[in-house]
Amino acid sequence: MTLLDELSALLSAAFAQAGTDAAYGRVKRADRPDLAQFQCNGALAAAKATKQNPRALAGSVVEHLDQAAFADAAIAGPGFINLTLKDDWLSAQIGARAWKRPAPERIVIDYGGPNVAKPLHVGHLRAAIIGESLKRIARAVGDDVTGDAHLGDWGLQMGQLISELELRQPDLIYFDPSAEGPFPSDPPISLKDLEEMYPAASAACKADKDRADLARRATKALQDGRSGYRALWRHFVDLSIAAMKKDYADLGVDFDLWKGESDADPLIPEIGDDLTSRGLLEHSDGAEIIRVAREDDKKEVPPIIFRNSEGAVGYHATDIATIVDRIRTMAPDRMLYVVDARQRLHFEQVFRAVDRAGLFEESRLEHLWFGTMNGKDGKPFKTREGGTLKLRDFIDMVTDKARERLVENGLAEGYGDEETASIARMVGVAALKFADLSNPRTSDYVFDIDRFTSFEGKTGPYLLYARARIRSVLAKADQAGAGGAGDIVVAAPEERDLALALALFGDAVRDAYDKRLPHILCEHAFGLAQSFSKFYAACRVADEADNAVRASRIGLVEATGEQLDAIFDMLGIEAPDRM
RNA sequence: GUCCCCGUAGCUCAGCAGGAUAGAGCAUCAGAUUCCUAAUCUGAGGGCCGCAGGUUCGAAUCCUGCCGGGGACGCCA
Repeated sequence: MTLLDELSALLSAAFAQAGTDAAYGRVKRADRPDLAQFQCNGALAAAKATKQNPRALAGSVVEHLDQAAFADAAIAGPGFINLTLKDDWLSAQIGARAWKRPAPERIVIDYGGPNVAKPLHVGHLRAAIIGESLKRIARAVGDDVTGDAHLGDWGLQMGQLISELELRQPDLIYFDPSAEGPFPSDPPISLKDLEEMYPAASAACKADKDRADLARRATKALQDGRSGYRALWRHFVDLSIAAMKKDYADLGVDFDLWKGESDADPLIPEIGDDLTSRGLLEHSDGAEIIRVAREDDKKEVPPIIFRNSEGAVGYHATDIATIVDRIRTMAPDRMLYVVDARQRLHFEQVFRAVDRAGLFEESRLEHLWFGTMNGKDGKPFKTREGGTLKLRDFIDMVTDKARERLVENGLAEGYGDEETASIARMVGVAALKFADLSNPRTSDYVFDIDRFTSFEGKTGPYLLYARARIRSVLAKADQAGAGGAGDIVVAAPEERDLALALALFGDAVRDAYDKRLPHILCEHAFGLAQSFSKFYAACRVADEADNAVRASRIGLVEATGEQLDAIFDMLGIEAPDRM
């Protein structure tokens, strides 16, 4: 149970005894910290519903309230109940509030979606960062979570690429219709070649209808199993995965599965048959479609193209087949998709289709969409030249900036080149990830490199710095033979504020988990770090003379360090021990 | 055209299961370091919460309309 849950339960009991619905007992942080730590507004709503005087009702609630936890419970204004905890009761909450899910679930989270042959770029950043964090939060609260990269390896872009290569190098053995496999597994195509061919092919198909038809036929041939095409495709996929793994690793993003659209392809024929037998698959303009519109739709929801007029499948069909694959291989309770907001209609369609087909309940499929990361001009982030910025270059950019800042501030000096480089990377990536995660998932936000690398205020580096100081002061205490942590006894206001922040950890985690919003955890982390900084500025720790006070403060510092570590883990942020 | 998201301090953003004096960071101004990392801390100024109605004892929050920005809308993903 979280702290707010426990306080709410106490208030609810009092509301029930006062003769009203216990649901009015919900407690939240006080809007007026000058007056109290917590407040309950339930008396106002309850009085309205039961036509009573709100202040009188609040008075009755307070009379029935179990006072064990409270130093003060006062009625204020029109009927607010202001609550302040006893210091010893508050202190006892620290460390006892790691919230766990009562009934853990098995979850698959899909947060990659990078395309084969296309380098990772800033457009993949948010899915990776948010998805990684949601995965870790879910794990931390007890869910059994599998993260899947779900590569874009089976759609039209593969046909575009293969047809492009065929036009350029028709003499390659892979294109000889009379040749029989097996084909050599090392086509003379490098990752660099792929990255150059992809945009060229895409542009050519856009400009020329005949060229586009060629790509569609190549897609169909690939999907039908033409072995020369398959050999090339395998090579393209392997090259791409190797490059992607490196980029994701540098970001601290780690997938359990590297499956792709193609892995679900073998299931398509039987799914098609099943849909047909259920009467869900219809023919329309030469394509096979599934209608998913509903009577009460406010908007027009177009049907899914299960197979196009060429007979090839696109990402609607592979997404459906992937759901079936996941059901069979993992039997999950829930599937989450961390994919940008523009895909909302797509997932609406897919979820409706699998629900209609009786495959998986729509309510257990969640599209956790996110907004775009924009440049200072308010438009999607681009390089100064207007091109797409590669993820690799982006990481290098923030790392370089972090290194500059370290030098400016005289930090990480004399640590040796290797450690300095490692600190710069962690600081840069932390700045980047915290900037992204501290914005609500659903908002667009402006990524201003100068602002977020300034390292002041609500930033990743501020958090890393707080943690480094915690490490440092604990080390100092240890060296001085200050003894270990003792019972936490809150006395100074800064100690009380820190204790309060620590005790609200469980609520922050639960809230972030329930709403799938990591920024709630970021807010908590920043508030905790701020409370720590204030405490640190006001209270001596390692060299405090009073033994009991010193032991108590060491306990507070240790608890703060442990909680920050837990938060960094859930956010997917790696922290250096010193900086 | 229809639908979706958004509009809060000079800037970037929280808050939106209705409630007290609307918060944070940055920027600006004024302070703090014989002492555990000053990337820190203390204080100040700064707001018709896009506009107009409605519901309510009470609206940044709920409803309607309008204005402005972004996005989606059958064979791309």
